[in-house]
Amino acid sequence: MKEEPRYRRIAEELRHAIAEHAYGPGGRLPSEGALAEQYGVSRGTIRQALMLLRHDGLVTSRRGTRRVVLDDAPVQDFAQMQSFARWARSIGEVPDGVVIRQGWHRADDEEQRHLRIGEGAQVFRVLRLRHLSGRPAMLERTSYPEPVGAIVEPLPTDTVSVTEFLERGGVYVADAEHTIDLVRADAEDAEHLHCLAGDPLLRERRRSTDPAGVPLEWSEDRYLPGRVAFVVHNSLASTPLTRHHTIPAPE
Amino acid sequence: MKEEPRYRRIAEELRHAIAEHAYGPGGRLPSEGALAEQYGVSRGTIRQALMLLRHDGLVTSRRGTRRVVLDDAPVQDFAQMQSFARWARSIGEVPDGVVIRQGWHRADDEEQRHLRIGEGAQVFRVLRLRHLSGRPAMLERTSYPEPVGAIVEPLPTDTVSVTEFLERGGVYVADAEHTIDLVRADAEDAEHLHCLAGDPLLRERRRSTDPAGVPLEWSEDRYLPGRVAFVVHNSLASTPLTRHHTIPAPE
DNA sequence: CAGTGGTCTAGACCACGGG
DNA sequence: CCGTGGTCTAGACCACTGC
Repeated sequence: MKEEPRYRRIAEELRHAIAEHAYGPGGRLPSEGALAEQYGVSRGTIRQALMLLRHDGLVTSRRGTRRVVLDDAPVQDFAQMQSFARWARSIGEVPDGVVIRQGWHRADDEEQRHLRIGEGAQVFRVLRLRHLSGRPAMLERTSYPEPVGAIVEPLPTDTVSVTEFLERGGVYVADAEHTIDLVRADAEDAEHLHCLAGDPLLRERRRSTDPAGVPLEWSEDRYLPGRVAFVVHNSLASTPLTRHHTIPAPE
Repeated sequence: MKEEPRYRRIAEELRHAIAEHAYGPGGRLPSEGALAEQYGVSRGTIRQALMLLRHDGLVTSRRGTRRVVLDDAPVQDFAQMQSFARWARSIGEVPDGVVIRQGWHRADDEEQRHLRIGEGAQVFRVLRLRHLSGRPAMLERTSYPEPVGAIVEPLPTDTVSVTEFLERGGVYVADAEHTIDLVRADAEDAEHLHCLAGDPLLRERRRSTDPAGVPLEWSEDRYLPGRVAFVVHNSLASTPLTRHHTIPAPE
Protein backbone atom coordinates (compact mmCIF):
# COMPACT_ATOMS: atom_id res chain seq x y z
CA MET A 1 0.00 0.00 0.00
CA LYS A 2 1.28 3.41 -0.96
CA GLU A 3 0.94 6.35 1.35
CA GLU A 4 -0.48 9.39 -0.39
CA PRO A 5 1.36 12.63 0.34
CA ARG A 6 -0.10 14.93 2.94
CA TYR A 7 -1.22 17.63 0.52
CA ARG A 8 -3.20 15.17 -1.58
CA ARG A 9 -5.03 13.82 1.43
CA ILE A 10 -5.85 17.34 2.54
CA ALA A 11 -7.11 18.19 -0.94
CA GLU A 12 -9.28 15.08 -0.81
CA GLU A 13 -10.76 16.11 2.53
CA LEU A 14 -11.47 19.59 1.25
CA ARG A 15 -13.08 18.11 -1.88
CA HIS A 16 -15.45 16.11 0.25
CA ALA A 17 -16.20 19.04 2.53
CA ILE A 18 -17.07 21.10 -0.54
CA ALA A 19 -19.16 18.31 -2.05
CA GLU A 20 -21.18 18.22 1.16
CA HIS A 21 -21.68 21.97 0.97
CA ALA A 22 -19.77 22.67 4.15
CA TYR A 23 -18.81 26.09 2.80
CA GLY A 24 -20.96 27.09 -0.09
CA PRO A 25 -21.54 27.30 -3.00
CA GLY A 26 -20.43 30.87 -3.16
CA GLY A 27 -19.05 30.46 0.36
CA ARG A 28 -15.57 31.28 1.46
CA LEU A 29 -12.90 28.82 2.44
CA PRO A 30 -10.92 29.43 5.65
CA SER A 31 -7.68 31.32 5.10
CA GLU A 32 -4.53 29.42 4.26
CA GLY A 33 -3.14 30.20 7.69
CA ALA A 34 -6.23 28.87 9.43
CA LEU A 35 -6.19 25.66 7.37
CA ALA A 36 -2.48 25.22 8.06
CA GLU A 37 -3.13 25.39 11.78
CA GLN A 38 -6.19 23.17 11.54
CA TYR A 39 -4.29 20.42 9.72
CA GLY A 40 -1.06 20.94 11.62
CA VAL A 41 1.02 21.57 8.50
CA SER A 42 2.84 24.53 7.03
CA ARG A 43 1.21 27.03 4.76
CA GLY A 44 3.13 25.70 1.78
CA THR A 45 1.52 22.30 2.09
CA ILE A 46 -1.94 23.85 2.27
CA ARG A 47 -1.16 25.84 -0.82
CA GLN A 48 -0.22 22.67 -2.70
CA ALA A 49 -3.55 21.16 -1.77
CA LEU A 50 -5.48 24.25 -2.80
CA MET A 51 -3.63 24.38 -6.09
CA LEU A 52 -5.14 21.01 -6.99
CA LEU A 53 -8.64 22.29 -6.33
CA ARG A 54 -7.89 25.43 -8.27
CA HIS A 55 -6.76 23.55 -11.37
CA ASP A 56 -9.97 21.55 -11.29
CA GLY A 57 -12.03 24.72 -11.14
CA LEU A 58 -13.43 23.99 -7.71
CA VAL A 59 -12.30 27.20 -6.03
CA THR A 60 -11.15 30.63 -7.15
CA SER A 61 -8.11 32.37 -5.82
CA ARG A 62 -7.05 35.97 -5.88
CA ARG A 63 -4.90 38.11 -3.72
CA GLY A 64 -6.70 40.02 -1.04
CA THR A 65 -9.73 37.79 -0.42
CA ARG A 66 -10.47 34.32 0.78
CA ARG A 67 -10.98 31.60 -1.80
CA VAL A 68 -14.52 31.24 -3.05
CA VAL A 69 -16.16 27.86 -3.59
CA LEU A 70 -17.66 27.37 -7.06
CA ASP A 71 -20.83 25.37 -7.30
CA ASP A 72 -20.03 22.87 -10.01
CA ALA A 73 -17.83 20.03 -8.88
CA PRO A 74 -16.42 18.07 -11.79
CA VAL A 75 -15.42 15.06 -9.70
CA GLN A 76 -13.46 12.84 -12.03
CA ASP A 77 -9.85 11.80 -11.80
CA PHE A 78 -7.20 10.94 -14.34
CA ALA A 79 -7.78 7.20 -14.04
CA GLN A 80 -11.42 7.63 -15.06
CA MET A 81 -10.56 9.72 -18.07
CA GLN A 82 -7.93 7.21 -19.09
CA SER A 83 -10.05 4.09 -18.83
CA PHE A 84 -13.40 3.63 -20.53
CA ALA A 85 -14.34 0.85 -18.12
CA ARG A 86 -13.58 2.88 -15.01
CA TRP A 87 -15.47 5.86 -16.34
CA ALA A 88 -18.51 3.76 -17.23
CA ARG A 89 -18.63 2.23 -13.76
CA SER A 90 -18.31 5.62 -12.11
CA ILE A 91 -21.47 6.81 -13.84
CA GLY A 92 -23.37 3.64 -12.96
CA GLU A 93 -23.26 2.00 -16.36
CA VAL A 94 -21.95 -1.46 -17.18
CA PRO A 95 -18.93 -1.29 -19.49
CA ASP A 96 -18.23 -3.94 -22.05
CA GLY A 97 -15.58 -4.43 -24.68
CA VAL A 98 -15.11 -6.81 -27.59
CA VAL A 99 -12.08 -7.12 -29.83
CA ILE A 100 -13.18 -7.26 -33.45
CA ARG A 101 -9.77 -7.62 -35.00
CA GLN A 102 -6.14 -7.43 -33.88
CA GLY A 103 -2.68 -8.13 -35.15
CA TRP A 104 0.88 -6.99 -35.73
CA HIS A 105 1.72 -4.59 -38.55
CA ARG A 106 4.52 -2.39 -39.77
CA ALA A 107 3.96 1.07 -38.28
CA ASP A 108 2.65 3.59 -40.80
CA ASP A 109 3.77 7.22 -40.90
CA GLU A 110 1.21 8.42 -38.40
CA GLU A 111 2.03 5.67 -35.92
CA GLN A 112 5.75 6.30 -36.27
CA ARG A 113 5.24 9.95 -35.52
CA HIS A 114 2.85 9.58 -32.58
CA LEU A 115 4.55 6.61 -30.97
CA ARG A 116 8.00 8.03 -31.68
CA ILE A 117 9.30 4.83 -33.24
CA GLY A 118 11.51 4.05 -36.21
CA GLU A 119 10.60 3.08 -39.72
CA GLY A 120 10.85 -0.68 -39.44
CA ALA A 121 9.07 -0.94 -36.09
CA GLN A 122 6.07 -3.18 -35.52
CA VAL A 123 2.87 -2.09 -33.81
CA PHE A 124 0.00 -4.12 -32.44
CA ARG A 125 -3.32 -2.82 -33.79
CA VAL A 126 -6.58 -3.52 -32.01
CA LEU A 127 -10.08 -2.67 -33.19
CA ARG A 128 -12.38 -2.77 -30.20
CA LEU A 129 -16.09 -2.06 -29.80
CA ARG A 130 -17.22 -0.55 -26.50
CA HIS A 131 -20.70 -0.84 -25.04
CA LEU A 132 -22.45 1.15 -22.35
CA SER A 133 -24.96 -1.09 -20.60
CA GLY A 134 -25.32 -3.31 -23.63
CA ARG A 135 -25.63 -0.64 -26.31
CA PRO A 136 -22.77 0.22 -28.68
CA ALA A 137 -21.20 3.52 -27.68
CA MET A 138 -17.74 3.79 -29.17
CA LEU A 139 -15.38 2.19 -31.66
CA GLU A 140 -11.71 2.26 -30.71
CA ARG A 141 -8.72 1.85 -33.02
CA THR A 142 -5.61 1.55 -30.91
CA SER A 143 -1.96 1.01 -31.84
CA TYR A 144 0.51 -0.22 -29.23
CA PRO A 145 4.29 -0.13 -29.65
CA GLU A 146 6.18 -3.41 -29.38
CA PRO A 147 6.62 -3.94 -25.64
CA VAL A 148 3.05 -2.88 -24.77
CA GLY A 149 1.57 -4.82 -27.66
CA ALA A 150 3.23 -7.97 -26.38
CA ILE A 151 1.36 -7.53 -23.10
CA VAL A 152 -1.97 -6.78 -24.75
CA GLU A 153 -1.79 -9.59 -27.33
CA PRO A 154 -2.55 -12.60 -25.10
CA LEU A 155 -5.55 -10.86 -23.46
CA PRO A 156 -8.96 -12.51 -23.92
CA THR A 157 -10.95 -10.63 -26.54
CA ASP A 158 -13.70 -9.72 -24.09
CA THR A 159 -11.39 -8.06 -21.58
CA VAL A 160 -13.37 -5.18 -20.10
CA SER A 161 -10.49 -2.99 -18.98
CA VAL A 162 -7.17 -3.14 -20.79
CA THR A 163 -5.89 -0.21 -18.75
CA GLU A 164 -6.39 -2.04 -15.49
CA PHE A 165 -4.61 -5.09 -16.86
CA LEU A 166 -1.66 -3.02 -18.03
CA GLU A 167 -1.36 -1.49 -14.59
CA ARG A 168 -1.07 -4.93 -13.06
CA GLY A 169 1.74 -5.50 -15.56
CA GLY A 170 3.50 -2.39 -14.30
CA VAL A 171 2.53 -0.15 -17.22
CA TYR A 172 1.35 3.21 -15.91
CA VAL A 173 0.03 6.12 -17.90
CA ALA A 174 1.15 9.53 -16.64
CA ASP A 175 0.16 11.91 -19.43
CA ALA A 176 -2.25 11.98 -22.32
CA GLU A 177 -2.90 14.39 -25.13
CA HIS A 178 -6.38 14.43 -26.62
CA THR A 179 -7.57 15.93 -29.87
CA ILE A 180 -11.31 16.24 -30.24
CA ASP A 181 -13.15 16.84 -33.48
CA LEU A 182 -15.86 15.52 -35.73
CA VAL A 183 -15.69 12.80 -38.34
CA ARG A 184 -18.03 10.88 -40.65
CA ALA A 185 -18.62 7.19 -40.10
CA ASP A 186 -16.97 4.90 -42.63
CA ALA A 187 -18.37 1.52 -43.60
CA GLU A 188 -16.64 -0.22 -40.71
CA ASP A 189 -17.86 2.31 -38.15
CA ALA A 190 -21.37 2.00 -39.46
CA GLU A 191 -21.38 -1.76 -39.27
CA HIS A 192 -20.29 -1.97 -35.65
CA LEU A 193 -21.93 1.15 -34.22
CA HIS A 194 -25.22 0.38 -35.97
CA CYS A 195 -25.39 3.68 -37.77
CA LEU A 196 -25.17 4.70 -41.41
CA ALA A 197 -21.98 5.38 -43.30
CA GLY A 198 -21.59 9.15 -43.41
CA ASP A 199 -23.26 9.70 -40.06
CA PRO A 200 -21.36 12.17 -37.86
CA LEU A 201 -19.32 10.84 -34.94
CA LEU A 202 -17.43 12.56 -32.16
CA ARG A 203 -13.76 11.65 -32.53
CA GLU A 204 -11.14 11.62 -29.79
CA ARG A 205 -7.58 10.91 -30.82
CA ARG A 206 -5.29 10.21 -27.90
CA ARG A 207 -1.65 9.60 -27.24
CA SER A 208 -0.78 8.31 -23.79
CA THR A 209 2.73 8.36 -22.37
CA ASP A 210 4.42 6.88 -19.31
CA PRO A 211 6.12 8.93 -16.58
CA ALA A 212 9.30 9.09 -18.66
CA GLY A 213 7.47 10.50 -21.65
CA VAL A 214 7.59 7.26 -23.66
CA PRO A 215 4.43 6.73 -25.76
CA LEU A 216 2.32 3.78 -24.64
CA GLU A 217 -0.58 3.93 -27.07
CA TRP A 218 -2.02 5.90 -29.93
CA SER A 219 -5.75 5.61 -30.28
CA GLU A 220 -8.58 6.95 -32.36
CA ASP A 221 -11.95 6.59 -30.64
CA ARG A 222 -15.24 7.33 -32.38
CA TYR A 223 -18.29 7.99 -30.22
CA LEU A 224 -21.91 7.84 -31.23
CA PRO A 225 -23.20 11.37 -30.68
CA GLY A 226 -25.59 12.32 -27.91
CA ARG A 227 -24.27 10.02 -25.22
CA VAL A 228 -20.99 11.62 -24.34
CA ALA A 229 -19.47 15.09 -24.03
CA PHE A 230 -16.00 16.27 -23.08
CA VAL A 231 -15.61 18.87 -20.37
CA VAL A 232 -12.46 20.92 -19.90
CA HIS A 233 -11.52 23.48 -17.32
CA ASN A 234 -9.22 26.23 -18.48
CA SER A 235 -7.77 29.10 -16.50
CA LEU A 236 -5.14 31.76 -16.27
CA ALA A 237 -3.35 29.47 -13.83
CA SER A 238 -3.15 26.61 -16.31
CA THR A 239 -4.20 26.38 -19.92
CA PRO A 240 -4.44 22.79 -21.02
CA LEU A 241 -7.08 23.42 -23.68
CA THR A 242 -6.15 24.83 -27.04
CA ARG A 243 -7.98 25.31 -30.30
CA HIS A 244 -6.22 24.05 -33.41
CA HIS A 245 -6.66 24.79 -37.05
CA THR A 246 -7.00 21.76 -39.24
CA ILE A 247 -6.36 21.70 -42.94
CA PRO A 248 -9.55 20.58 -44.67
CA ALA A 249 -8.53 17.05 -45.65
CA PRO A 250 -9.42 16.01 -49.20
CA GLU A 251 -10.49 12.50 -47.94
CA MET B 1 3.02 48.04 -17.14
CA LYS B 2 2.88 45.05 -14.91
CA GLU B 3 6.00 43.17 -13.90
CA GLU B 4 5.64 39.43 -14.41
CA PRO B 5 6.78 37.32 -11.48
CA ARG B 6 10.20 35.75 -11.64
CA TYR B 7 9.02 32.19 -12.11
CA ARG B 8 6.86 33.10 -15.10
CA ARG B 9 9.72 34.86 -16.82
CA ILE B 10 11.95 31.87 -16.21
CA ALA B 11 9.27 29.53 -17.60
CA GLU B 12 9.08 31.75 -20.66
CA GLU B 13 12.83 31.58 -21.19
CA LEU B 14 12.80 27.80 -20.83
CA ARG B 15 9.90 27.60 -23.29
CA HIS B 16 11.91 29.47 -25.86
CA ALA B 17 15.01 27.42 -25.23
CA ILE B 18 12.97 24.27 -25.77
CA ALA B 19 11.30 25.67 -28.89
CA GLU B 20 14.76 26.30 -30.31
CA HIS B 21 15.78 22.71 -29.53
CA ALA B 22 18.45 23.73 -27.05
CA TYR B 23 17.90 20.47 -25.18
CA GLY B 24 16.03 18.01 -27.26
CA PRO B 25 13.57 16.69 -28.17
CA GLY B 26 14.11 13.74 -25.93
CA GLY B 27 16.92 15.66 -24.25
CA ARG B 28 17.30 16.25 -20.56
CA LEU B 29 16.84 19.56 -18.79
CA PRO B 30 19.48 20.68 -16.29
CA SER B 31 18.70 19.70 -12.71
CA GLU B 32 16.60 21.99 -10.55
CA GLY B 33 19.65 22.87 -8.50
CA ALA B 34 21.66 23.80 -11.57
CA LEU B 35 18.85 25.96 -12.94
CA ALA B 36 18.43 27.65 -9.56
CA GLU B 37 22.08 28.61 -9.54
CA GLN B 38 22.03 29.64 -13.19
CA TYR B 39 19.10 32.02 -12.66
CA GLY B 40 20.18 33.08 -9.20
CA VAL B 41 16.95 32.05 -7.51
CA SER B 42 15.95 29.40 -5.03
CA ARG B 43 14.95 25.89 -6.01
CA GLY B 44 11.33 26.63 -5.12
CA THR B 45 11.08 29.34 -7.75
CA ILE B 46 12.55 27.04 -10.37
CA ARG B 47 10.03 24.38 -9.42
CA GLN B 48 7.17 26.84 -9.93
CA ALA B 49 8.46 27.59 -13.40
CA LEU B 50 8.85 23.92 -14.28
CA MET B 51 5.36 23.18 -12.99
CA LEU B 52 3.97 25.47 -15.69
CA LEU B 53 5.81 23.58 -18.41
CA ARG B 54 4.71 20.28 -16.92
CA HIS B 55 1.02 21.21 -16.96
CA ASP B 56 1.33 22.12 -20.62
CA GLY B 57 2.88 18.76 -21.40
CA LEU B 58 6.21 20.22 -22.46
CA VAL B 59 8.38 18.25 -20.05
CA THR B 60 8.01 15.11 -17.98
CA SER B 61 8.95 14.86 -14.36
CA ARG B 62 9.65 11.92 -12.15
CA ARG B 63 11.69 11.31 -9.10
CA GLY B 64 15.17 10.03 -9.72
CA THR B 65 15.89 11.40 -13.20
CA ARG B 66 16.20 14.71 -14.89
CA ARG B 67 13.21 16.14 -16.68
CA VAL B 68 12.85 15.06 -20.28
CA VAL B 69 11.81 17.44 -23.05
CA LEU B 70 8.83 16.26 -25.10
CA ASP B 71 8.81 17.05 -28.77
CA ASP B 72 5.38 18.56 -29.32
CA ALA B 73 5.06 22.11 -28.12
CA PRO B 74 1.43 23.23 -27.87
CA VAL B 75 2.19 26.92 -27.68
CA GLN B 76 -1.08 28.65 -26.99
CA ASP B 77 -2.04 30.69 -23.99
CA PHE B 78 -5.27 31.33 -22.17
CA ALA B 79 -5.94 34.60 -23.98
CA GLN B 80 -5.87 32.84 -27.33
CA MET B 81 -8.27 30.17 -26.23
CA GLN B 82 -10.58 32.80 -24.80
CA SER B 83 -10.71 35.06 -27.81
CA PHE B 84 -11.60 33.91 -31.31
CA ALA B 85 -9.95 36.95 -32.82
CA ARG B 86 -6.66 36.45 -30.98
CA TRP B 87 -6.59 32.79 -31.89
CA ALA B 88 -7.28 33.49 -35.55
CA ARG B 89 -4.48 36.04 -35.72
CA SER B 90 -2.06 33.65 -34.02
CA ILE B 91 -2.55 31.10 -36.78
CA GLY B 92 -2.16 33.69 -39.50
CA GLU B 93 -5.83 34.02 -40.46
CA VAL B 94 -7.88 37.19 -40.56
CA PRO B 95 -10.70 37.10 -38.00
CA ASP B 96 -14.00 38.77 -38.63
CA GLY B 97 -17.23 39.05 -36.69
CA VAL B 98 -20.71 40.30 -37.47
CA VAL B 99 -23.61 40.66 -35.07
CA ILE B 100 -26.74 39.21 -36.63
CA ARG B 101 -29.12 39.97 -33.80
CA GLN B 102 -28.89 41.22 -30.24
CA GLY B 103 -31.12 42.38 -27.43
CA TRP B 104 -32.19 42.19 -23.79
CA HIS B 105 -34.33 39.29 -22.58
CA ARG B 106 -35.50 37.72 -19.36
CA ALA B 107 -33.01 34.98 -18.48
CA ASP B 108 -34.32 31.48 -19.16
CA ASP B 109 -33.64 28.53 -16.86
CA GLU B 110 -30.36 27.60 -18.47
CA GLU B 111 -29.05 31.14 -18.35
CA GLN B 112 -30.08 31.52 -14.72
CA ARG B 113 -28.20 28.38 -13.83
CA HIS B 114 -25.04 29.04 -15.77
CA LEU B 115 -24.79 32.74 -15.01
CA ARG B 116 -25.87 32.21 -11.41
CA ILE B 117 -28.53 34.90 -11.54
CA GLY B 118 -32.07 35.20 -10.16
CA GLU B 119 -35.37 34.57 -11.83
CA GLY B 120 -36.24 38.09 -12.88
CA ALA B 121 -32.78 39.00 -14.15
CA GLN B 122 -32.15 40.33 -17.63
CA VAL B 123 -29.49 39.06 -20.00
CA PHE B 124 -28.10 40.52 -23.20
CA ARG B 125 -28.18 37.95 -25.99
CA VAL B 126 -25.94 38.25 -29.01
CA LEU B 127 -25.96 36.09 -32.13
CA ARG B 128 -22.66 36.55 -33.89
CA LEU B 129 -21.17 35.01 -37.02
CA ARG B 130 -17.42 34.48 -37.11
CA HIS B 131 -15.30 34.26 -40.24
CA LEU B 132 -11.81 32.94 -40.80
CA SER B 133 -10.23 34.82 -43.69
CA GLY B 134 -13.58 35.62 -45.19
CA ARG B 135 -15.21 32.21 -44.91
CA PRO B 136 -17.88 31.45 -42.28
CA ALA B 137 -16.39 29.29 -39.52
CA MET B 138 -18.54 29.54 -36.43
CA LEU B 139 -21.87 30.77 -35.13
CA GLU B 140 -21.86 32.08 -31.59
CA ARG B 141 -24.84 32.50 -29.27
CA THR B 142 -23.72 34.39 -26.19
CA SER B 143 -25.62 35.58 -23.13
CA TYR B 144 -24.14 38.29 -20.93
CA PRO B 145 -25.42 39.14 -17.45
CA GLU B 146 -26.56 42.71 -16.80
CA PRO B 147 -23.33 44.59 -16.07
CA VAL B 148 -21.38 42.95 -18.88
CA GLY B 149 -24.26 43.25 -21.33
CA ALA B 150 -24.37 46.98 -20.71
CA ILE B 151 -20.75 47.21 -21.85
CA VAL B 152 -21.27 45.02 -24.91
CA GLU B 153 -24.50 46.68 -26.08
CA PRO B 154 -23.08 49.91 -27.53
CA LEU B 155 -20.36 48.10 -29.48
CA PRO B 156 -20.42 48.41 -33.26
CA THR B 157 -21.85 45.24 -34.80
CA ASP B 158 -18.65 44.51 -36.71
CA THR B 159 -16.39 44.55 -33.65
CA VAL B 160 -13.72 41.95 -34.29
CA SER B 161 -12.76 41.19 -30.70
CA VAL B 162 -15.28 41.65 -27.92
CA THR B 163 -12.86 40.11 -25.41
CA GLU B 164 -10.24 42.74 -26.09
CA PHE B 165 -12.81 45.49 -25.70
CA LEU B 166 -14.02 44.09 -22.40
CA GLU B 167 -10.45 44.01 -21.12
CA ARG B 168 -10.09 47.69 -21.85
CA GLY B 169 -13.24 48.13 -19.79
CA GLY B 170 -11.63 46.29 -16.89
CA VAL B 171 -13.48 43.01 -17.39
CA TYR B 172 -11.01 40.14 -17.12
CA VAL B 173 -11.72 36.47 -17.61
CA ALA B 174 -9.83 34.19 -15.23
CA ASP B 175 -11.50 30.79 -15.68
CA ALA B 176 -13.58 29.04 -18.30
CA GLU B 177 -15.33 25.73 -18.46
CA HIS B 178 -15.86 24.18 -21.87
CA THR B 179 -18.17 21.36 -22.88
CA ILE B 180 -17.51 19.88 -26.29
CA ASP B 181 -19.94 17.71 -28.20
CA LEU B 182 -21.74 17.30 -31.50
CA VAL B 183 -24.97 18.88 -32.62
CA ARG B 184 -27.11 19.10 -35.78
CA ALA B 185 -27.50 22.43 -37.54
CA ASP B 186 -30.89 24.06 -37.13
CA ALA B 187 -32.42 26.34 -39.76
CA GLU B 188 -30.67 29.40 -38.38
CA ASP B 189 -27.27 27.68 -38.26
CA ALA B 190 -27.71 26.48 -41.80
CA GLU B 191 -28.61 29.93 -43.11
CA HIS B 192 -25.57 31.67 -41.68
CA LEU B 193 -22.97 28.93 -41.93
CA HIS B 194 -24.02 28.08 -45.49
CA CYS B 195 -24.70 24.46 -44.70
CA LEU B 196 -27.83 22.32 -44.66
CA ALA B 197 -30.17 21.97 -41.71
CA GLY B 198 -29.29 18.67 -40.04
CA ASP B 199 -25.62 18.88 -40.95
CA PRO B 200 -23.34 18.00 -38.02
CA LEU B 201 -21.49 20.77 -36.21
CA LEU B 202 -18.88 20.75 -33.48
CA ARG B 203 -20.37 22.48 -30.45
CA GLU B 204 -18.47 24.23 -27.68
CA ARG B 205 -20.47 25.50 -24.75
CA ARG B 206 -18.52 27.81 -22.49
CA ARG B 207 -18.95 29.63 -19.23
CA SER B 208 -16.35 32.22 -18.39
CA THR B 209 -15.87 33.68 -14.94
CA ASP B 210 -13.88 36.55 -13.46
CA PRO B 211 -11.17 36.15 -10.81
CA ALA B 212 -13.83 36.19 -8.08
CA GLY B 213 -15.76 33.37 -9.68
CA VAL B 214 -18.57 35.58 -10.98
CA PRO B 215 -19.89 34.44 -14.39
CA LEU B 216 -19.19 36.86 -17.21
CA GLU B 217 -20.69 35.04 -20.18
CA TRP B 218 -22.44 31.88 -21.22
CA SER B 219 -21.96 30.95 -24.83
CA GLU B 220 -22.79 28.23 -27.27
CA ASP B 221 -20.50 28.18 -30.29
CA ARG B 222 -21.10 25.98 -33.31
CA TYR B 223 -18.18 25.27 -35.63
CA LEU B 224 -18.27 24.01 -39.16
CA PRO B 225 -16.45 20.70 -39.05
CA GLY B 226 -13.04 20.12 -40.56
CA ARG B 227 -11.54 23.48 -39.81
CA VAL B 228 -11.05 23.30 -36.08
CA ALA B 229 -10.12 20.72 -33.42
CA PHE B 230 -9.74 21.02 -29.67
CA VAL B 231 -6.58 19.76 -28.05
CA VAL B 232 -6.29 19.02 -24.34
CA HIS B 233 -3.41 17.89 -22.22
CA ASN B 234 -4.28 15.68 -19.29
CA SER B 235 -1.97 14.21 -16.67
CA LEU B 236 -1.65 12.65 -13.28
CA ALA B 237 -0.47 16.06 -12.08
CA SER B 238 -3.64 17.81 -13.23
CA THR B 239 -6.79 16.46 -14.81
CA PRO B 240 -8.75 19.23 -16.45
CA LEU B 241 -10.40 17.00 -19.04
CA THR B 242 -13.31 14.80 -18.12
CA ARG B 243 -15.78 12.71 -20.07
CA HIS B 244 -19.43 13.25 -19.26
CA HIS B 245 -22.49 11.20 -19.88
CA THR B 246 -25.31 13.06 -21.52
CA ILE B 247 -28.91 12.02 -21.43
CA PRO B 248 -30.15 11.62 -24.99
CA ALA B 249 -32.29 14.74 -25.19
CA PRO B 250 -35.73 14.34 -26.76
CA GLU B 251 -35.38 17.88 -28.28
C1' DC C 1 -6.12 49.90 7.82
C1' DA C 2 -5.91 44.67 8.76
C1' DG C 3 -6.20 40.40 6.52
C1' DT C 4 -5.64 37.83 2.55
C1' DG C 5 -3.22 35.18 -1.08
C1' DG C 6 1.12 35.56 -4.30
C1' DT C 7 5.97 35.24 -4.43
C1' DC C 8 10.36 33.85 -2.81
C1' DT C 9 14.09 32.00 0.30
C1' DA C 10 17.05 28.47 2.54
C1' DG C 11 17.05 24.99 4.48
C1' DA C 12 15.68 19.54 5.43
C1' DC C 13 14.59 14.66 4.57
C1' DC C 14 12.99 11.12 1.63
C1' DA C 15 11.77 8.00 -2.61
C1' DC C 16 13.29 6.71 -6.65
C1' DG C 17 16.31 5.81 -11.01
C1' DG C 18 20.29 4.36 -12.82
C1' DG C 19 25.03 3.18 -12.81
C1' DC D 1 25.73 4.27 -4.13
C1' DC D 2 24.89 9.14 -5.87
C1' DG D 3 22.06 12.47 -8.03
C1' DT D 4 17.52 13.47 -8.96
C1' DG D 5 12.91 15.34 -8.17
C1' DG D 6 8.93 15.10 -4.48
C1' DT D 7 7.50 16.72 -0.11
C1' DC D 8 7.54 19.75 3.75
C1' DT D 9 8.96 23.53 6.98
C1' DA D 10 9.30 28.30 8.86
C1' DG D 11 10.07 32.07 7.91
C1' DA D 12 9.81 36.91 4.94
C1' DC D 13 7.93 40.69 2.10
C1' DC D 14 4.62 42.38 -1.03
C1' DA D 15 0.06 43.35 -3.76
C1' DC D 16 -4.33 43.46 -3.39
C1' DT D 17 -9.35 43.55 -1.37
C1' DG D 18 -12.53 45.31 1.41
C1' DC D 19 -13.80 47.76 5.31
